[in-house]
Amino acid sequence: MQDRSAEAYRRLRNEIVNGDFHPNERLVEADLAVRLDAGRNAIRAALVRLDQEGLVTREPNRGARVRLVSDREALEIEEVRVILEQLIVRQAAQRIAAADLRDLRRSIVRMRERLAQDDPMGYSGLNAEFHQRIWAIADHGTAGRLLANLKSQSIRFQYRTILRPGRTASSLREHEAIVEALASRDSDASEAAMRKHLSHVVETLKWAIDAQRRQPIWLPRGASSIASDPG
Amino acid sequence: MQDRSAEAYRRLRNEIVNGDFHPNERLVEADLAVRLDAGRNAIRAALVRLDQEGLVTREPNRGARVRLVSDREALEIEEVRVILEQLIVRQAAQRIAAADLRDLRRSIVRMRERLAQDDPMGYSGLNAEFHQRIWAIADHGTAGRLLANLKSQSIRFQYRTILRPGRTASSLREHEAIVEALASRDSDASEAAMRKHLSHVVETLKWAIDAQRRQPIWLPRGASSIASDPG
DNA sequence: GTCCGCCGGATTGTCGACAATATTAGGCAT
DNA sequence: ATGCCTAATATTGTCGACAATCCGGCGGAC
Repeated sequence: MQDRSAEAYRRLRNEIVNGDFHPNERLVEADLAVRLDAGRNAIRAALVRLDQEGLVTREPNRGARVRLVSDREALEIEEVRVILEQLIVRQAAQRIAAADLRDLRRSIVRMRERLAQDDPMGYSGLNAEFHQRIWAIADHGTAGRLLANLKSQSIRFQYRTILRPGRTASSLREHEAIVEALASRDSDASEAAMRKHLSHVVETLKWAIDAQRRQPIWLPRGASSIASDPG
Repeated sequence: MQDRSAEAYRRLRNEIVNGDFHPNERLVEADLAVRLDAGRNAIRAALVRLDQEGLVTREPNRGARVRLVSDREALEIEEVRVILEQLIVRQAAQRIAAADLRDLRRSIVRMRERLAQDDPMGYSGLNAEFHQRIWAIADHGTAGRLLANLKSQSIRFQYRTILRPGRTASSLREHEAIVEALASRDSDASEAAMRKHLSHVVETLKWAIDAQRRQPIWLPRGASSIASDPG
C-alpha cells in the first residue's frame, strides 16, 4: 500500500476524527470503497491501520466500526496526555529559539482575537495549533507521535469541553503563562505552568462528561438522537 | 484479517522482537508467506500493523524492513517510559490488593534466586514480568498499551543493558524498594521509588549505548559482523 | 404466543493472476 | 576501465472472483 491506500487512509481518518460517523457506526468495506473511490484492499489496509491506531475496532468476520471511547478511557487518555505534555514542554524550554517564541506569541494574539469575537470554536482550533507548536519546538518524535494519536482518539470529547462557560478566557491566561515560562527558558516553570493548565483541562473534561451524562447531545450526519445502530 | 493474518502478525512480531532479523533487514512478502505458511495478503496486513506499531518501516513500492531505532530514539522512548511508569505505579499504589502484593513479593524472591545463580538473562525476563505485573495492578489500559508498545520497540537496547556488571544487584534492591512503597499504599513514595529505579535504568542505557559505539557487537541469525544488507 | 432451527442475503476472508514499479545485470560507446 | 542506456528480473500494488461466515427473517412445534 502507501499509494492508493494511503489516500484512503487519510480521508477515512479525517472523516472519523471530524466526527462524520456515529460512534459505533459500521464501516462496510464495499461502501467505503465506492465512496472513497478505492479498491477494497486499500480500504482494508486503511482499516487495519486505524484499528492499530485505536480509531476503529475490528472483529473477526464482523467488520469494522468506529471505536467508541468510554468516559473512563477519555480520562485515562487525558491523564497520559498531561504527563506527556509536561515532558515535552520541559524539553521545549531548553530548545526554544527566538523565532519559535515569536510564533507562539502570535498564536496568543490570534487566540485573544477569537476570544474577543466570542468564537470558541475558532479558539479551539488555535488551541490545538498552539500545543502542536510546542511539540514541534521540543522535537521529541516519540512523545509527539503518541500525543497526536491520543488526541485523535479523544477528539470527540474535546468538542464538548469547548462549551464550558468562561473556560476560553481562563485557558487563554494559562496559555500566556506557559509562553512566559518558555520565554525564560525555565523548564521547571514551564512544566508547572503546563501542569496548571492541564489540570484545568482535566477538570473541564470531567465537567463535560458529567453534563453529557445528564443530557446526552450529539447529532452528526443527520440522524436520530440515539447514536449507535440497533446492533 | 484477524483469522489467518492475526496468526502471521503474532509470529512475525515475535520474530522481530526476539531479534531474529538484522536491523534494516528486508521483509519480502512472498518469502514470509511461505515461511509463515500464510497468504500474501495476511502478510501484508501484518506488515501494515507492524508499521503502524513502529516495528517495521514501509516505503512505497519498495517493501518493508525491520525498523532500526536510533540511539537517540531509544533514549526518547526511555524518557517516555519513565513518566508512564511513574503514572502507573502511582495508580497501582491506590489499587493494590493483598493478593497483588503477594505476587510481587514472589517475583522478588525469584529474582533474588536468579541473582544468586548469576543468571542475568533469567533475571531480565523476571524484571519484565515484574513491571507488567504493576501495569496490571494499576489497570490503566491506555498507559499499559503504550508502555508495551514502547518496550517492544526498544527491546534490542534492553538486551545490552543486561550486561552491565553489578547492575542486577542494584536493580533488585530498587525493585524491593518499589514493592515496599506499594505495600504502604503511598502513591508519592511509590512514584519516587520508581523514579529512582528508572533513573538508573536510563543511566545504564546510556552506558550501553556508549559501549556499543566503541565496539559494536551483534550477530543474530548467523551473519557477518556488519548488520544491514548491502542495499 | 413463544421458542427453535433452517434458509437467503449481506459482508468479510482468501486466493490467484496480472499490472506497475524498482532493482539488477549486461552491452555498447568512449 | 568507466559510464550510460536498455533489457531482464524481482517485488510490490491492484483487481476480480469465490469461499467462509455472520445476520435476520420465516415457518413449524409445542
